[in-house]
Amino acid sequence: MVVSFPVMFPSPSVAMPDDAGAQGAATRMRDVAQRAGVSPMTVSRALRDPSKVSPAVLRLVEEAVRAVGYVPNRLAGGLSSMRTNVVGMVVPSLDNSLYSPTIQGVSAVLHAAGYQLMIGECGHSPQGEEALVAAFLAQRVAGLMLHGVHHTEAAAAMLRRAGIPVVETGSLSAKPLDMVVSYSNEAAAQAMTLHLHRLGYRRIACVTLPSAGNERSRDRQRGYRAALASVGLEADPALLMEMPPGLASGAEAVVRLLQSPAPPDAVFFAGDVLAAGALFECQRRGWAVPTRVALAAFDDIDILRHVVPPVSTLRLPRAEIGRRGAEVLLDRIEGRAAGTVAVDLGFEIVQRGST
Amino acid sequence: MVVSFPVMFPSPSVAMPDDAGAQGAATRMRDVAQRAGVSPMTVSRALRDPSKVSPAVLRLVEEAVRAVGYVPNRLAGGLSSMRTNVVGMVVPSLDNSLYSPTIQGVSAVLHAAGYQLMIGECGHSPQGEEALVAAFLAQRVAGLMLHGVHHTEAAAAMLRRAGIPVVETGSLSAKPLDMVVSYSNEAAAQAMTLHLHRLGYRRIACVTLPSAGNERSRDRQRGYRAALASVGLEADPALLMEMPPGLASGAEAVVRLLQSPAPPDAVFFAGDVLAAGALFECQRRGWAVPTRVALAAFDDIDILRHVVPPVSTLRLPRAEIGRRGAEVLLDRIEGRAAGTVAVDLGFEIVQRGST
DNA sequence: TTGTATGCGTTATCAT
DNA sequence: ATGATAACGCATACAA
Repeated sequence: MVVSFPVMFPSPSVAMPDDAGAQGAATRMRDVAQRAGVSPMTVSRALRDPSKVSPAVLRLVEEAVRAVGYVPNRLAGGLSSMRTNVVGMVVPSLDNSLYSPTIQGVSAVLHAAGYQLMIGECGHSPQGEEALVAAFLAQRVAGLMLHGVHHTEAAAAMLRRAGIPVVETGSLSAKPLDMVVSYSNEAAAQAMTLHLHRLGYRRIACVTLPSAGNERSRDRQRGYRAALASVGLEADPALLMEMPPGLASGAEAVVRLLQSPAPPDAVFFAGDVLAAGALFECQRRGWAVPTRVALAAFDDIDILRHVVPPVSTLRLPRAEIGRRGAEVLLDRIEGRAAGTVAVDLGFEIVQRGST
Repeated sequence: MVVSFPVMFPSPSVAMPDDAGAQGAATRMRDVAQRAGVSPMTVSRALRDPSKVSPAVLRLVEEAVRAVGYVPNRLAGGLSSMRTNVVGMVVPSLDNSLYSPTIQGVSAVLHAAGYQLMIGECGHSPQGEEALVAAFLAQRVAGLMLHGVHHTEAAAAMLRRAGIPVVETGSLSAKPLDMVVSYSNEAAAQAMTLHLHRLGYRRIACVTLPSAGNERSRDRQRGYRAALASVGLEADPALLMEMPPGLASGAEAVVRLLQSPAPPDAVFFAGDVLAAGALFECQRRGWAVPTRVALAAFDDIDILRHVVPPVSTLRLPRAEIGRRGAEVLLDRIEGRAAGTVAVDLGFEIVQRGST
């Protein structure tokens, strides 16, 4: 049942008070300079490096800035200095809370260093990424964070020509554009599969997101297969599924697997919130977890710790990837480091009641 | 149990190939013009409004652009034209998935219109917001989206002087800075409380986030109290709690309420994921929902639909707020509309098994 | 420590 | 339809 309370009242157009306040006329450095009785150059110095002007002048300038309500123009500053304090970030999706911790980590580090974050959503498409890269380069961003590791040739060429530092965070890429900060999707999937085997499960299914155009899904499938091979288990194709993201997909997957002729005794959901969806479905159907089927997940999202039973999962350093990524990016932007870097931040297995 | 696989290998510094590719030298409009055999002004026109140049010249320019790998410089363009295609957005938090739909809505609309999104996290602090507003104004953003509705005097003054359009989305503010697109927190809380009363519950508790410095929490408490008053129920202070965000808080709240001398028969969790945390705690303790206690939530987050039993909640137009907010902002930026506007997007009550 | 001249890459404006 | 010229507001490089 849905009860609606839609209300909409575009108010009568009330004009902005064009006369009230000092609206409009943006004050320039010159205005501050005149008021302080110094040259614009002195104002520029006072604002960017107070130690380069005399204390007396500094006070005058600060006062003038406040008096006229001066807000510097970074377009002009950036154009003149050929540097900006803006970093661009491209994420596959913004409605997916999976990327939130990484974005948050990036934002925190940038903010502390006085940089601004420009963000764009490319929808898992290399073409979308290319468009955003072009837009960000047009803004003359000082550096770029990319989640995807599969880029169009044009995007790669633009980035090469631009010569700005780039950090990729989606996975440990074989041939990175520049720098990489991530974890190994393959190693993580392999580790969880082996963990399930160590716990005694022998028919281990794996559900990933669609692998078409998704390197990470393929990496995880590879890790799953490698683990099975290493313990001498045969990889039954019926036990490897691909599903779109979402709780509903997880529910559907577990039903299909358990109602198949040879059901698994454990299911490793290697992506998104599939595992949570599967668990809720098991609750609805009264399928005991982990006795009838064990469930494992791929990401330490909050709910997995709180559901009944709590779900075993991999803990990936999502926020740390954002922080470290931003740090190495800033190191390069500010000339504290040269050359490329690859950082593997590893992962953890969190064993809980679902396995 | 936690099994760690930390691995880190900063690779040996591999210098960027400074000679490879056309690295470094950013091409300017002049280079394109020379190559195409026209003036820079013609290139500018061709790029921004192809209909203003002859088809033959357009082809020449497009070819030259591709040949030299030209990426326009929006710093210069913005400086010259006094306009940018960047919109700033200030959100209280980036790790909280609650704001994701709104951000996503804003991003989608801006992107479709050729605008870029600059985002900043103010941590629920008006001072943090002020700093971000200053930073965004320095970038000469074309418009601004703010979630908070409580601003510092300095921030308000800066915005007034800047004269750019501003949209507030946090709640329907009594005296908005400029434009507002939101829903009524008070009306929503009131509606859900009345809904619980209609279902027959008579001791209705309410748990909100801390109200200190949080207008929205206070609005919701006000709505809860108004509802009780309107049906002649007395507001027992022991039934109104404030808890920090998080699943754990919801769990703690429901335990404290149900173990109190006069426990409620329904609990309305008016914020964050408190309700989900409470439900999981009830599952752990074997407290039947809704017979022992009914649970209601304040936001239609995905898990509430999938848990057992699914949780009744309010459906707030979070994504729509982002989209409509960006639309009215763009209308003003691009001069399609003048004057301020207030839009109440309403809400819905979603009745499910938990009540 | 402070000031002067010049240029950053683009667009507005006016001219042709 | 196209071009010449002059800003836009600031920072670099040098001079005082």
